[in-house]
Amino acid sequence: MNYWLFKSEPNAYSIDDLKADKSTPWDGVRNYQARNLLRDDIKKGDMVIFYHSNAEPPAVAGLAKVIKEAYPDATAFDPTSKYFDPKSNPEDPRWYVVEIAHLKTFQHPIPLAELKDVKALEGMVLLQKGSRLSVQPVTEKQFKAICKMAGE
DNA sequence: GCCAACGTTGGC
DNA sequence: GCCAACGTTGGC
Repeated sequence: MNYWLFKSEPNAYSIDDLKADKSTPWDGVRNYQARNLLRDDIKKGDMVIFYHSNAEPPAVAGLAKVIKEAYPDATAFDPTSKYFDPKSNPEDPRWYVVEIAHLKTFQHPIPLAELKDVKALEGMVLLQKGSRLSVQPVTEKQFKAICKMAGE
């Protein structure tokens, strides 16, 4: 089993939205590095750390689980979607989604500033300077450290 | 709101 | 293929 971190702006889609929806296709990712992870590496049963970016404060908000592996991102084909990409089409899809299901909303979200102080999280992609990747790999050690911080 | 870091685009 | 210009991300 592998571990990942998905970023979302809570204004756009928060852990509460995921809880209400129970599960969701993770659509709208328009970055090739993230796309490759979604398409090739993220498997059913993998665990996902749900992170709130551009939030006050930015923080780990909870956990989700991958329930469905990659298939083409339909929002790229929809001219009315804000994620529409004319260069993608159903015969040759450029963008992919996986589906995730809500697992846990942390009682107390873990602020980014706290993550920075944790030795076990040294080297975490999220903490690297200038890191903007919205879908990123997390090690088992990092995942466990975060669960421990959350009291889970 | 600022701005550093990064990714993409497009002219050459 | 280079690289300047531009757009976006996301912490502060």
